[in-house]
Amino acid sequence: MRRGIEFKKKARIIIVDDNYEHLSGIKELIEIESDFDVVATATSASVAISLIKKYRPEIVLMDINMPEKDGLTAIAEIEKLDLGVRIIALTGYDDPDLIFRAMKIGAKGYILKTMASAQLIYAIDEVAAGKIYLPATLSSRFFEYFQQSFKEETENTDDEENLLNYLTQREEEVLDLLTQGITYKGVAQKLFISETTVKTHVNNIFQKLQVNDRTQAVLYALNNGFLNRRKVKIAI
Amino acid sequence: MRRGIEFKKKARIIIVDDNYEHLSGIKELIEIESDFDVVATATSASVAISLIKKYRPEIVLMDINMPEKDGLTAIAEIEKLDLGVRIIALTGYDDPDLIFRAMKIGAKGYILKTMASAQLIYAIDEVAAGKIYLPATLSSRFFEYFQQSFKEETENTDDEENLLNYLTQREEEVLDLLTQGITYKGVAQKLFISETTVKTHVNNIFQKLQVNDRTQAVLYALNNGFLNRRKVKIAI
DNA sequence: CTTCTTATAGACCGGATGGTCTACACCTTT
DNA sequence: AAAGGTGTAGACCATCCGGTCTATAAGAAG
Repeated sequence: MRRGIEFKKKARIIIVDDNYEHLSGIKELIEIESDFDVVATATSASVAISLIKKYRPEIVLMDINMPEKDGLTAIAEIEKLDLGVRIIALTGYDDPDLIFRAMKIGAKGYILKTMASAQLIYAIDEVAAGKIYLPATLSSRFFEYFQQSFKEETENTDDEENLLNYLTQREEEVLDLLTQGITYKGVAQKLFISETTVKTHVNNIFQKLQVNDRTQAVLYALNNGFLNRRKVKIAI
Repeated sequence: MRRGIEFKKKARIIIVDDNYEHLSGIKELIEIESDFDVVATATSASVAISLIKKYRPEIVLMDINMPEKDGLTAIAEIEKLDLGVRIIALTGYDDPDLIFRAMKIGAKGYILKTMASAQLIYAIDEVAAGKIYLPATLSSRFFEYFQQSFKEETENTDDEENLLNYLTQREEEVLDLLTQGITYKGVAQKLFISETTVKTHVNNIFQKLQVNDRTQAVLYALNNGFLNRRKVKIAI
């Protein structure tokens, strides 16, 4: 291990893998091929969490496929601790669902065990430098999954017949207020019109949306993309 | 342009950019540096859409920053046509929100105009080969944004105080039916209890959730993860 | 054994909500 | 000029909804 003119502090790493062979293999690799400091290793998620609290490493390499407590749950727990630990997920499979969930809960990188060792070192380097790193192939898989989720969502909403399209602008304003749980009186005041007028609008809305009451109207609106300019949902 | 033993068909490309200088620059670059076939160019989104319908290219390079109809809307429209066109977004800025939205609506790649020309060619290559391509730096930006969205979401839901936790099992059942827009009478029938009992439960629910009516209760439930085992939302 | 919680249920009341009908002013389209 | 759509508004009524109070039975917790 080189010394000397190195000023940037070596990132401390904890490695978690239930398979001891893999674990020591990775440890050796990192110690030989990089300047990172493996401060601890663990073969279970719960032990890992204690070690992380103790050592406060910059980086954690976390195997996802573990018995007992699985890696994803562990990542979520560690993230919730909010210790600034940057977690890189490790698995054998490039299952897009796994990748998606890992990145969703806050993993800063995701690499396959089958990838070249240089790839692993590079990933650690990038993540230690504050970036989020996904190899191009996994990134591609992630995005396919990601886009598919959105596609299914939008197919179910603005496709075919979205009754919301029949609403006039004023009716949309009224519905918007209804989706905030406001009463007739409140809506009347907000829009500077009489309560009766609001009722008229609301009745028209009900007819257009083919519902019987405000709750159903609100649900229809929410399920059919009424506020999707601001909030968008992903089905998972 | 090389010829000869090339058997794979050349991907046909349409380039869209309101700036004519850029447009011809890119066109020339592609014609000289790659084997792709620029079948058409357009300086506006609406013209582009007509051309796409006519030529059915494999790839579209779409500038995002355009007056009149902006690139994102254009991408959404083209995706809705479902012609199998693979769109690569082009901009000057690495705004994560733009990247997120572009990828969300189906862009298969995203590159900056400031990037090296080889990068562009590489991106087209990858996308033409069926992959989704984001340069590492943009990918990193995307994921930061993506994770932040989820973090805010979960912070607002299962964190701190989720009043839903105070509900009894029976109250949850009642609330579940309320979130389907069912009346007292309906709930009573479904649960085989009297209407009065339902009212009692509902009143208790209101108090626990600190709301005044069913609409607000439904909204609270929906916004605080009441059904989030099935659907998860991303704030955008 | 007593207390607390939960689920059940009735009574009563006022106000909110939904249904229907009518009416008028304004605008756009024909 | 006539017709249609939209936003406004009133009247009337039946019902639904929400608030409050009381009460009982079953089970859990102490």
